[in-house]
Amino acid sequence: MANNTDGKTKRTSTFREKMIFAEQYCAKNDLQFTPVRRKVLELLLKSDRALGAYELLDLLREVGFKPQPPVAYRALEFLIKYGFAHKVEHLNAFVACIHPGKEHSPAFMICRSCDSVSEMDTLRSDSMLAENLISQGFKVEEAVIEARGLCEACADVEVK
Amino acid sequence: MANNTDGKTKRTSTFREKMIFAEQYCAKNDLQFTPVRRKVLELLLKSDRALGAYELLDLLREVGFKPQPPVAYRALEFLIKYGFAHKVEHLNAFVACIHPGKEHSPAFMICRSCDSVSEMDTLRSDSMLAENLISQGFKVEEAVIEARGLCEACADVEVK
DNA sequence: GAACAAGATGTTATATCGTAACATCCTATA
DNA sequence: TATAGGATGTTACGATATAACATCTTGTTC
Repeated sequence: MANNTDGKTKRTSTFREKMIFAEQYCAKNDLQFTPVRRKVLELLLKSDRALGAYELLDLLREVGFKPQPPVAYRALEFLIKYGFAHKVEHLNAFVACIHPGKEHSPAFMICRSCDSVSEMDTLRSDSMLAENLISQGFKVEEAVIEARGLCEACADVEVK
Repeated sequence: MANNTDGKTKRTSTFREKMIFAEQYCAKNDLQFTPVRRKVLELLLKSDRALGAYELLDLLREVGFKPQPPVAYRALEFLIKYGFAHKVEHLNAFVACIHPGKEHSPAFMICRSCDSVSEMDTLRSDSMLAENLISQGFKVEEAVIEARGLCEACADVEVK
């Protein structure tokens, strides 16, 4: 997530603000922001790692739900469909979206040291990528970029 | 693959040339280009779709191998490690690499209509992406780009 | 307010993808 | 010929994901 606790990264919006946004967005668009969906989004927002579906199932059980796998997958499907979350294909895991509501193709930076996953602003690279692919005759509808490497904090530590 | 049968795409190198390249590369680097590894690469090169591991297992059985899952995964691991193949994360499936030997981060164009997977030349987008991420404090070591959309042939057909 | 439709959830079972662990074999080298 | 490394064979299982069908809830229509 963009909000780390180290204070280095730019403030975007708080957990609370994001939940309220989701709430209002659903109300406005006649979508049901049900307890499971809400809880899954909460869990994703509170995590700085991507969470697997079965990990989410465990966390849901800890707070009183008794869900089978399809429950988690359905909640995730909803959150992804409406832009509140993304799947990180490389990890088979899920993260909350940093700017829901906006149409965009996500790009992730996955730190190989601390496993943190941050979503970057892709508007710029989106257009570069699309331009490049179009020039090769391919019409891009959706693109996923997943970069592995070192986040700023871990790169600092690893300097010898 | 870059070589489609429609003749529209630019010629790079033939199936035969690619197999010979792999052969020679392995010889030069003391790598064992064993029958399973060779056959898996052949199957990937001959397919214009990405192939799943279990699909490869079936194909191997058709030509006389009697492999269990680890056999396919090991062959794929080898091919990926030395740059002869890539995994398409979005599909949990595998493709042959269009320019093995060169260090590069792959970018794929996955056609939602005909399921073809082509690898694009990423040198340009690679550097753009890395530059962009570095500016956000992330040190990219490896990046995967997977675009979904319509390939040239299918886009032509779909025009209304 | 009864009937119905649509969306959400509950539940079972199973499909699909991937790997740990250990046995065996093969080949090069000392 | 001992042995060491890499490759393969094999069993068993772990991890990820979904099909299919039952139930429930809520809003709408007559």
